[in-house]
Amino acid sequence: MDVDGALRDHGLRRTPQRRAVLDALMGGRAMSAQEVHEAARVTTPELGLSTVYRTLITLSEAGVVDAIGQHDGEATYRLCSGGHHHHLICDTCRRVVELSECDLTAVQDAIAAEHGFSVTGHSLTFHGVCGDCARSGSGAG
Amino acid sequence: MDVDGALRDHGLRRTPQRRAVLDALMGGRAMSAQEVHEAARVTTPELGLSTVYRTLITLSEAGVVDAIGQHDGEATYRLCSGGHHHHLICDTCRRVVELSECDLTAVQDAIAAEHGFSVTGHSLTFHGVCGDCARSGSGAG
DNA sequence: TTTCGTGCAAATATTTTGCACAGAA
DNA sequence: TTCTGTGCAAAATATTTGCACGAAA
Repeated sequence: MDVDGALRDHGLRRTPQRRAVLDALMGGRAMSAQEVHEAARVTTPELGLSTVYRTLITLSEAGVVDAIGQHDGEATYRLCSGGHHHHLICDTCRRVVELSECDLTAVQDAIAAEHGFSVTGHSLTFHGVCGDCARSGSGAG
Repeated sequence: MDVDGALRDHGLRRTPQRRAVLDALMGGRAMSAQEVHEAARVTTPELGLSTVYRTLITLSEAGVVDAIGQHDGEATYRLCSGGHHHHLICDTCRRVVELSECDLTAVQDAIAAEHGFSVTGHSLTFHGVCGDCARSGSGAG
């Protein structure tokens, strides 16, 4: 999915700042607003931090990015496809793999019945170390 | 598990403040530091907010409480048993049920193999509405 | 032209920390 | 007595917001 298409498809104006934010997230890693800011400033030095925050909020609402988890007290975001999915996160390089298969419906129903809940959703996140990082022994994005 | 026992078993000093924090969490709901502070102040008015933060950190490290999720930008905590478990959260009254059964080992192995990760752990959280809240139609903790 | 997006700086809100004193072991 | 825990207030940090200007449609 290209950056411009993502923006246009959601009725968002295409500005250099938004392109820069999306470009930074294109690497597929989970990034905090501050990290996005740093990364995007390489190509767009005049980008303001508040614009990054605002853009991330806008993109979250549009479903273009997901807010997944926290890293050192900072919320982290990632480019995501639309539907229901889970995440597999490399704790070393913070790469995130989307898992689209989801076999938890049965489990969810069983739990709902057992505890008298009406379960509306679930979130499942796997943590580990990706092959690249395992091989290189350190963070090799 | 009683409050004093929990503290003693982890080699923590038993102070009125810590008892008050644990008492507040005894309800089994997920609470933010500020909510714990408010609740605990009913019985321990001189309790300081920073003490609550420090106590929650101490208790987290001791494994007495879990930091689970965020509510309105505030981290929430809950009394938890020691081992690996998942959570079933009522979005209305924020009651949390611990789920000890965990059938994800096979899924985890399959995912690890498929994506070349070495998976070290996972977290699974179900959200929904508990029976009490469903019946009363509103938050009836 | 009209509307939306942005930069800057100030404002908010949560969480952390320094220090002197009180309380638990 | 000794060492840890606490209260208070100030500090640090992340995030949000107001406002005037600039750029996209």
